[in-house]
This record gives sequence, structure tokens and C-alpha cells, in this order.
Amino acid sequence: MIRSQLKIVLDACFAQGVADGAWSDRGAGKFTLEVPRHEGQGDFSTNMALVLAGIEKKKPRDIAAILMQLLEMKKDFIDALEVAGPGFVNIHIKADVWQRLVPEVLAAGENFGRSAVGCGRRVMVEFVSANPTGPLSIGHGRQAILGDAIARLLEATGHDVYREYYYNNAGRQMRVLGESTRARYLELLGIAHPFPEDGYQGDYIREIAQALVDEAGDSLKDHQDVTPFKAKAEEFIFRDISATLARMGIHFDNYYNEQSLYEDGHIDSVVAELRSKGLVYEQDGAVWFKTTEFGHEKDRVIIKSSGEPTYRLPDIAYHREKFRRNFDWLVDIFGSDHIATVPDVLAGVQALGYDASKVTVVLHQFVTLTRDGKQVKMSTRKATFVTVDELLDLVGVDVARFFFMMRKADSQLEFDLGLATKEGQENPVYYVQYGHARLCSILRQAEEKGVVRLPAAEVDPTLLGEAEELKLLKSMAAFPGMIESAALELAPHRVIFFLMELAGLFHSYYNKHKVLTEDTGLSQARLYLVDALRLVFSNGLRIVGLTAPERM
RNA sequence: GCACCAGUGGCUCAGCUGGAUAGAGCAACGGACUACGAAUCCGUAGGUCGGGGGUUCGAAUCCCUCCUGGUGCACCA
Repeated sequence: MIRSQLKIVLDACFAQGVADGAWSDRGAGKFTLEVPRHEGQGDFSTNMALVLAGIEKKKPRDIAAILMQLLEMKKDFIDALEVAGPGFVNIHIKADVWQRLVPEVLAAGENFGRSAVGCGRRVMVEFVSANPTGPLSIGHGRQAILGDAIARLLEATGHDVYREYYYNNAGRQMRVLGESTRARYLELLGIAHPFPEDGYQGDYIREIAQALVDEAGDSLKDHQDVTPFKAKAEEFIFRDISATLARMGIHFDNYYNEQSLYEDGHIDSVVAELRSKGLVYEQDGAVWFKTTEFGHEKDRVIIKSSGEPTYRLPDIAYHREKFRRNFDWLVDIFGSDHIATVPDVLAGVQALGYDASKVTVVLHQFVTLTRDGKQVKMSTRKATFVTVDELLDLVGVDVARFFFMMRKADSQLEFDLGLATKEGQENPVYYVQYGHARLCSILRQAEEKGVVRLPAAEVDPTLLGEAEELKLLKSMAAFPGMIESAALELAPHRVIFFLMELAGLFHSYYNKHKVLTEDTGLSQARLYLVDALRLVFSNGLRIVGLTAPERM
């Protein structure tokens, strides 16, 4: 907020320099205003002089001198200016500008950090999208939490978010699932039957089979059609998946079924439309999509010679339906194993006349699960995976959410079960949550001691002059901008890092300065700071779906 | 072979799209509770940012090229 005000001032100075003939307008928009990394380099720093020097063929220091003169006029909130290094202009903001932030934060309350930059744009976030062939595995867990955190961030920044889960209950995977279920069913009835070679071996298949035995007895034993087994398995597994998601606080607005794309004729119409544009052809009995028209290396089959579509076709049709449902922005959260499919889908929607730049794909790398320093292999079919449910049993929802959000999507995520199950000092989740709990504790103490809180108007925020207090205030000031960039860049991990840093600043402050002292004026001011900090922790944690405990 | 992602202290990772002296957290070592909660804090040590070139005032960040790891590259999904 302060930063954006200063940016306006800086832009005005630039325009003034143009008007004065000090430099041309060619450097417009090329300079930045940033928070320097090191202390003693001001609250903000601009590289304007360096950038303009290159363009104008002048010395950076000369330009910096002119800029300083222009900024001098803004003495009302600038405390000091200096030229440093190769030509940075460092700007020190007056302390009271930071201090007066406290009442602003309190007035904003739960809305502090939230914004309207999204302008109500309709965004669909598609995530999880696991086929109902088994319980959610750790990999799905990452995606679920990443996607949900992104959705929450977008909501917090004024987007109209729609969460969708896309699944396929038709293909080969599901057929194998049905066959696996039938095999277990017959096994339970004591009838010899070979288990499918690539069947699903998890214990949950036995549970489903048992449910079928309980409901239908042996009435299905001669049933050759796999449909009832498949249907039972799908129902059972989906109930399980939904329960797991609900446990994590994740809810979808819609489950979109691939089957409906066939039933509603969207598959056929996509092919027809591509054909009319001359983008498909037949060869070797299959139908090919000319992806080479979009710069790809080779064309791809969309309908096999058997007449069955490949996965690409429904994926393209599905994305067309997303566009038809009038979303302004389509965010897809996929595992990195989908890398190859993305370009084909984008080519498809482009071919159908839609703007592929409205699609943003977040590809997250895999989760490697380690236990006692050894890697645990995960495979749904062989049932050696650790499920999300098992993980939640071990570490709880907050720890799981926090761990999965700690890494940017591009990074592989090592989930050390040994470490995550250790409830204790190593765990950064508690570090942050303890910050919030501690703040609450101070407020409780104040109440118990009978401290009467003065109205904000009677409290002097300029008493918050300790170096640690100013650091906290500056960090708070950066909170809304951080949320905004984390949302727009679909990067929840930034929120986590911000909160860890803020917690560090606060714990440090707590150990050095007392809030409740004999000095009532100071105590009152610090209590307001505590109030404001508590709000920032609480808002930050909640925006990404974590809880903010008052006690631990 | 091709494409995408990654390579940053012993380990796990940030580094806000080119800024100044590269940062956390674990682990190690040394300290701080008659205290608003020690689930905390303070201090010490530890890195030629995978290697090599290049671009410019300035590179962990951009370009080229090698090396290593992961994931894909089907008429599987």
C-alpha cells in the first residue's frame, strides 16, 4: 500500500523530469521500485538513474542527483534520500508512515490482505481429477492442496472461482478395476477365478467385493458383464475420495464426467469442426490431428483404427466446454506426467478458435516419499502407496497442507514421513501457528490483568519506535502485495515463506520487548500492534486454508 | 535422440522475472526460563549458486554449450 503510493510519486517525478527536459520519455516503465535486500539501503530503492543512464548516455550519478531534487519535494513522508552503489536512489520513509498503518490494518480486519485486483473475473481451477480407481495417493494430495490453495488465493484477490474435478469412468482403467473387483468377489464366494494380470491389488478392492457379497449374495457370480462391479467400485471409491477431500477442507463446485462428453455429442462435434477446418485426416485407418500446423513435431492420433478416441480428443472437447461456459481464465493443475498432453490440448482449443493464452497450466513435479532416509515407491496398482488418508492420520491436516505448500510447484517435493510425523521443534507449521497463539495469549493476559483498552484515537502509534517494531510494521505493510503476487502467479508457497519470516520477526520481538508494562501509553500502543499482527497471521493462514489456533 | 522441470552451505529449500555484501529452516557447536507460553530467543560455524563461455554499468536469475537427476515423448490415460 505504501509502496504503491510511492510508485505513483516516483512516476510523477519521472514525468516531471521529462517535462523539464532532464531526460526523454523512452525510459517510461523500465525502472523499478523495490525493497532492498539489505538493511541500511533504505525502505525502498529505485534503479531509475541506472536505467535512464543507459538510455540517455549520461552518468547515473547525475541523473540520480536530479531525481533526488524532484523527490525532495515529497518531504511529507520521505525521511531521507541517498545515492548509493552504482546509482541507486534509496528512500527512507518516515517512521510514522509505518506506525499509522496499525489502525488501518485493524479497520480492514479480516479484509486486510484481500483485494479486488481480480475484478470478479471468472476463473475455473481444475485439479485433482484423479480417476476413481483407488484412494488418493500422496501425489494427488499435493495436487489437491496446491489447487485448493491457489483457488483460495484467487478468491482472496477478487476472482470468481469455480473448482472442478474432471474424471473418466469409461476407459480401460475402469474396466480393469471392474474386473479386479469381480475377481475378488468370486474369490470371496470361494469360486476359482484368475486375477487380472494388471489388476488393482489394494485391499480396498476386497472391501468393495465384500460389500457386493453383503448386498447381492452370489447373484452376480455368473454375470459376464463387468458393469455392476465397475459401478460398485466407482461409487465406493468416489465416496472415499470425497471424504478424504472434505477432511482436508476441499470442496468442488462440480465433478465433470468424461462420459457426458460422449453422450452430449461433444466428441463428435469437435472432430467434425476440426475436419471442416481441414485439420484432420485419415491414415492407416485412424484419424489424425494436424498438430504440426501448430509447430509440433508430429501429428497425433485422435481416433484409433478401432474407432475409440485417444485421451487427447476428450481432453480437447472438455477444454472447449470450459471455454463455452464463459470462464475468463482456465487454470489447470496437472502432475508432470501430463507434460506431453498439454501442447496437444492447447493446439486443439486454438484450432477450434479459442484463445489458448487464457489457459494456464500449473505442472507440479512429483512427490518423493521417504521414510528413514529410504525412498518409498508408490503405485496404485501394487498397493504399496501411502494414501492421503494415512498421511492425515499421521500428521494432521495443517501439517499436511503446510508441507505440500512449502515448495513451489516446479520443485520435486520430498516428503519425509519420519520428519513430518515428529511433532515438535523441526516442524515449521508450529513455528508459525505458535506465533498466532502467542499473540492471542498476550491479549488474554491483558484481559486477565484487567488492562482497559483505550479507543484507537487515544493511542499514540508513534510510540512503536523500536527497530523490531518497525520491521514488523514494514512486513505487515508488504502483506497485501505479497498476497496479490502469490495469487496472480499461482504460487502459494510465497505465503508460507512470508508467514515463516513474520513469525521469526515476531518471536524475536517478543523475546526482547514486553508488551504489558508499567508504561500504560506504551502498552496500549503495543497491544494495538499485537492486535494487528494477530490479524495478519490469522488472515495469512486462513487465506491458504490453514487454521490459526488461539492455543496450542 | 527430442521436449519440459530441477541442480544454491552436511540435509530440505527460498531468492518477488537483471540489482548492491546470496537467505531461511533442520542438523552441529556455545549461551538465555523466579519471564506477556522456552513449540521461543541470542550467538558461532558452514556456499567460487553443477562446469565452461557470452550478453552489460550489474548475472543464482537472460543466451549458448556440456554434465547430473526427474518426468514425458503410443492407434495407454
